[in-house]
Amino acid sequence: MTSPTLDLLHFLAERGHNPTCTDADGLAREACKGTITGYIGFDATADSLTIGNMTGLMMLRRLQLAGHKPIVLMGGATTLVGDPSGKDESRPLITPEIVTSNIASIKTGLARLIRFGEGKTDALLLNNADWLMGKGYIDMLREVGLHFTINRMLTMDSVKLRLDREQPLTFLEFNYMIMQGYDFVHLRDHYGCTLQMGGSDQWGNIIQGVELGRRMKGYELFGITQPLLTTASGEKMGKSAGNAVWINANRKSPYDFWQYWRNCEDADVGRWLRLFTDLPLDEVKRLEALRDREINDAKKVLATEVTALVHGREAAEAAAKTAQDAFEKGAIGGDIPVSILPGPLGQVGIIDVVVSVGFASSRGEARKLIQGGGIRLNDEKVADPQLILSDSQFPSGEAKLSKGQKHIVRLKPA
RNA sequence: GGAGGGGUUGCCGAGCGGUCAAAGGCAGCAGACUGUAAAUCUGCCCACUCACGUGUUCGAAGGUUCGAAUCCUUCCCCCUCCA
Repeated sequence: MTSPTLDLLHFLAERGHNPTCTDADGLAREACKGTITGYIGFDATADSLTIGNMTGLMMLRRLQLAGHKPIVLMGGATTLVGDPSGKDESRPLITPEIVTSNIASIKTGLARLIRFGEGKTDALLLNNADWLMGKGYIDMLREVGLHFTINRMLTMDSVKLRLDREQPLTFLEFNYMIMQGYDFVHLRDHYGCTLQMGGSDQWGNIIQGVELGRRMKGYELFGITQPLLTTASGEKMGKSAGNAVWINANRKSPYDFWQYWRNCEDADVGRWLRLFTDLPLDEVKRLEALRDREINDAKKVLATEVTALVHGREAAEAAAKTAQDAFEKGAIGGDIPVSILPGPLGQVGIIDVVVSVGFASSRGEARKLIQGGGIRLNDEKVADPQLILSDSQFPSGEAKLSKGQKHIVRLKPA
C-alpha cells in the first residue's frame, strides 16, 4: 500500500479525471503527514451549479473518499470581480445581493455529493466574502500585491489571451488572480489547506496561489487540475438544447436530469460512468463494452447512478421508472409534468394548448410544429391545426400530449 | 487630438436604392432512418393570419426618395493606425 496521496492522484486518474499535479512527489510527502485539506472555488454567477462544475465536485468527493478533507469555496467576493480565465470577454457585473442569494441556493444542491459536517474529513463550505470584503485596499496591496510582479502576471495565459486578441482586460479582472491567490494562503492559514484543485483553465490562478504562499509564508502548496471535458463529438459538456444542465432540482427536474444522461452519446458512456458515478471499475468496463441496443442498459445505469448522487436514490429510481413507463410502455405517470388546459373542452384549440404547455413559444411556431407532424395527442399525430379538444380525447380524465419523441405532458381539463 | 474601418434576425457572416423578413454556415426544433445514441437526408427557424396577406426588424433619431438594411445628417458604441 502506497501513501494515501499517491492513491489520490492514482484514484483520480483511474476515474478519468486525467489530473495534472504541480508537484506529485511533494504532494505524496505531504500525504504521509496525514489528512490533506483541499479546495475548489466556484463562482456564484447563478443560483445553481451545473454539470459543467460536476467534474470539480466529483474531485472533491473523491478527495473525501480517499480520506481527506474537502472545502467548497464559494466566491462571494471574487464573483463580484469576475474571472477572466478562459473567457475572451468580460462578463457583466453582478450585484452583491444576487451573489449572496445564489450562494444560499447553490449550497442546497451539494449535500449529497459531498458530506459536510464537523468531523475530521467532513467538508466545509466557506465564502471568500468573509475575509475579502473587509480587507482594506492598502493592506491588500502591501501584503499581497507586493509579491506579484506585473512581469509575471502578463505571462499568464488568461491575460495573454486578451492582450493577444486585443480584447480589453480591465484592471478589475486583472485583480482576480491576486484575490484567488490570497484565498489559497488564507485557507492554508486558517484551515491548513494545502491543495487547490480545478479545471485546466485554473492552472495559472492556482500556480499564482502556490507561489504567493511560498513568498509570503514559506508554505508548500499544491495544485491539481483536470482538462476541460468535451463530449465524444467535441461539444463542450453540459449543455442540453443550448441550456446549462443545472444541478438544483428547481432549475432542472430530476426526471429531466436523468434524461440528460440517458441521452448521452454511445462513445461517452464509459467515460461518464468513471467520472460521474462511484460504480466499481469492473462494472464500468462491463457496461461500456455493451454494443448496439444493449448499450442503452449502460446509459440507464449511468443516468440512475448520477441522478442518485445529485438528487438522491429515491428521485433517481422514480425518474428511471417514469422514463421506463413513458418510453417502453407508452404509459404516462410519475414525473411526467401535468398541464391544465387553457380553456374548456369543446372550445380550446390544439394550437393554444401546444403554446400553453410550452412546446412552442408562439402560435405560429405551434402551427408549424403541427404541420410538420411534430405533435401527437394520445400517440396519434395531430394533422389538423384547427383541432378542438373534446371529451373523447380524455377517456380517463387526462390526455397525453407529446412533441417529438422526448417531450411529454399530461393534459387535464380546466 | 488626427486618420481610417465597423455596428445586420441566438452566434458567425453576406447584402450596399426596389425582385430583402434579408444569402450561406453554426446552434435549435420537428420528420425519416434507428436504439430515447451517432452519422445522414428532409422540413421549419420575427410576430399575427387557414390563406392572400399584414405588422414590426438590419446601433439610435431624423431626412432624401414612389420606394432604404442599402443614400444624407446628427448622435451612441466598438475596432485599427498615427500622436
